[in-house]
Amino acid sequence: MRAKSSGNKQGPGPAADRTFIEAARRAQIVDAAIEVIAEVGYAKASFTRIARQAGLSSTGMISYHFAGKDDLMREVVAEVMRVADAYMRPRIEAHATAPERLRAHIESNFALMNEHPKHLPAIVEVLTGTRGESSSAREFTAATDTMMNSLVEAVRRGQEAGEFGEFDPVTMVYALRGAIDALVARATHDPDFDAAAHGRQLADLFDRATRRTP
Amino acid sequence: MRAKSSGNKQGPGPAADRTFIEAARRAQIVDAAIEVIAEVGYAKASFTRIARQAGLSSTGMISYHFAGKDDLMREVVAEVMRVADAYMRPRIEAHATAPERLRAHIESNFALMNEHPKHLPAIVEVLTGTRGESSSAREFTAATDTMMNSLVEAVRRGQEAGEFGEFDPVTMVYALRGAIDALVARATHDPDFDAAAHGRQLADLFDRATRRTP
DNA sequence: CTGCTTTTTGCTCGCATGAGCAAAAGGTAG
DNA sequence: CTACCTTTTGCTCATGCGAGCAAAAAGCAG
Repeated sequence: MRAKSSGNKQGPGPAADRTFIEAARRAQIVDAAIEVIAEVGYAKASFTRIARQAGLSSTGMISYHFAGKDDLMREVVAEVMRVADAYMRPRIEAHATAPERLRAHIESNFALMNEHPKHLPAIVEVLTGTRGESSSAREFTAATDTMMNSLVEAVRRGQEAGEFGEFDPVTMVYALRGAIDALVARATHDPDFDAAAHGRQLADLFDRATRRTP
Repeated sequence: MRAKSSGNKQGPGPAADRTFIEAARRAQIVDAAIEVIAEVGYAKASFTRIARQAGLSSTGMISYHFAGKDDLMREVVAEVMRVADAYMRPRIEAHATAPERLRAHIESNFALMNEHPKHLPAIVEVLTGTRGESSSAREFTAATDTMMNSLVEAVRRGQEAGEFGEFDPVTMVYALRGAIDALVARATHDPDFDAAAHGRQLADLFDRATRRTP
């Protein structure tokens, strides 16, 4: 293993010392990985399949550009998170009240499914498939937790401002997360799944569930 | 391969011609499998781990009593389903109105988690880990679907009887399924998870979400 | 030479198989 | 009933085979 490759290892570092071509390769492989994971699931997403999807001759390429499967998965999660955040955040922050933001969160999540149909299935697969094993998994499990926590906090603030009714924010957020994931899973193997419609339905559902009782 | 063993193959058959010892062994192995799957996830639930959990000296034992991993997983799912049905059905059917039954469905599901903490995590793992591959998976994916469909039908009837408000039953049922699964997942790695409390919270949440708007 | 790519090789792990062994069940003859 | 033999049943162990990951070796371009 060459010295530079060890520079690729461990995501937390800067890792900015990358060639253009190397960055392009990594992006190409990550995209292929997302595709494969979404299609066949995390368990069956082998280097061989990913290489084939990326149009590479063999798995050596992946081993060269990534420190290992962990490194690749970390990149996959980071990429999906990055895209999702870029897409959803402005759409959420465009609204002022907590209920509107909650709705925007849900609907933009489903709208994102139209833009990048493979992203959400892939990340769900990786997160459920790794189970907190493998250094990287612990890392982005923590990332997911903070994301959930911030959502919980947002809901709690909405409650304190009297914009929501009375309920346990933690249960609510987990339920929401699970509901979205379940519909994402359904969308993967149902070709004519109307994401926008289901997004609206789910937003309505959680709107009713969180409304202040008059 | 002995003649009897081929009788073990393929679940759909009667397969009632089993010795006491054989039935006991299968049950023992299935229990161990449930335990292991719930603890380390489907992907890492190898014969080796299951054998160790069951106190067996080697994996050959498992291969002897089951036609393959498929056969074992089928049995795992069947066992969990059987227990869950026996537990939940009477608690649901004890109520008359659709909203009460929906609540009973949710709360009895969480109550079941106290009785058999490993069962629900295990089945979720198997169902998400197999992804419709492997003859058996398709089989109990179908079983799950019919279960979901019957729930959808129950909700639809409740709507027609004016006991629920207006919403898409399919979205609602998937959301509910996902919400339960998400909380099951959380319960697995959170030692002091109050299943009853979360069950009540979730039941409240879906009660508000499905109520007829006055 | 250096950076990048492809080919080749090594190693691990999980599942399945089949031979072989021990014990129980069953059958038969004295 | 008992002693012996045969068949069935339950289990262990060694081995094969395939898949997947990783890294080294070899080829190639700038």
